[in-house]
Amino acid sequence: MSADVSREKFKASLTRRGLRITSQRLAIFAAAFARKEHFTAESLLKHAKAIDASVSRATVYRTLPLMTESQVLREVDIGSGEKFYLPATDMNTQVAQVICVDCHRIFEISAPFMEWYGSTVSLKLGLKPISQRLQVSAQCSAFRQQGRCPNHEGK
Amino acid sequence: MSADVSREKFKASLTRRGLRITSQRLAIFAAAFARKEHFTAESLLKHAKAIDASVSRATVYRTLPLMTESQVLREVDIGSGEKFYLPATDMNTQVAQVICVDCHRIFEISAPFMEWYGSTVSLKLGLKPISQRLQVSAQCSAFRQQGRCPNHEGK
DNA sequence: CTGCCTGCAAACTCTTTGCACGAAT
DNA sequence: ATTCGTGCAAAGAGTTTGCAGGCAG
Repeated sequence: MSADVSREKFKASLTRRGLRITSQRLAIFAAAFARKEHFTAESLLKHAKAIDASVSRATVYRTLPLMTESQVLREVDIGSGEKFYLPATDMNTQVAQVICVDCHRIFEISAPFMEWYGSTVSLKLGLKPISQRLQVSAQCSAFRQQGRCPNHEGK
Repeated sequence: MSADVSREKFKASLTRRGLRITSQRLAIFAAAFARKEHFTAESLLKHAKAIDASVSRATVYRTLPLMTESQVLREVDIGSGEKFYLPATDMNTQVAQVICVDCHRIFEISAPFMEWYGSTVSLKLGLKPISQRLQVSAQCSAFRQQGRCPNHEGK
């Protein structure tokens, strides 16, 4: 799903809900889709401010749920205190995360069986599955041995 | 793994690390193993205080990592702000959680394939897997229809 | 008497919210 | 006008930490 398609999707979602398309919301959207890796609310604020200086922290936090609800952003909680986000694509609904404990990067991996598994097990409990997430913590052997992670390039 | 075995494991771990076996630490341990469901730091504090009134919040928060590191407790983060804990057993290292969004209960389910999957995918990235977790959010159809969850009995 | 442990309270991090002003319809 | 959106600053939740005193070895 391209950024353009997502932007239209986001706008449509706002309109449908009677919300307004403001410059701040568009700046936050643009900042989010310019990121190449998972990002936090705080880093999103920084980048959004570079696009539109009037963007405030409060608006970022208020806009993030709007974007996840309209399915243009996906929220990833790795249990580290702060939440991460990344642009949603058609391809990454059934994904798991591999989190490198050394370089803290988050890798998205395809996990096609996940949905089936979640459904199977939920139904056994009489529950209706909504979503599932698989997260793998892993360490970088190269980093441990050489003090340098080949995947590492900041975050 | 029985509570007695775990208690010895916990004590041995403390001793091995040159830490002391104090009444507060034992009270926190006892409170944790008396719980029947997942518990939070705050509820653990309450129960530990009932056993030993001198237990403070700080000590609970300082003891929880000691217990998870010595493998007598397992930490479960469902991305809800606060962390949950439960006694570790031999059987629940390869488990997933099904979280009911209606009654907020957490069900532990066996997921034997998980370890294999985590390994496979980590190794593909050149990483060494440490742990994996699968979490399924689900809703209770009964609750939605009858306003009452058959699984519900407080938390 | 040295070093681990403790409770207390303050600090901290991330996120949410009340408020009054401003902008869009 | 009315409703929605905003920034600011304060509040909030959960957790961590500095400190001075206490207790074990």
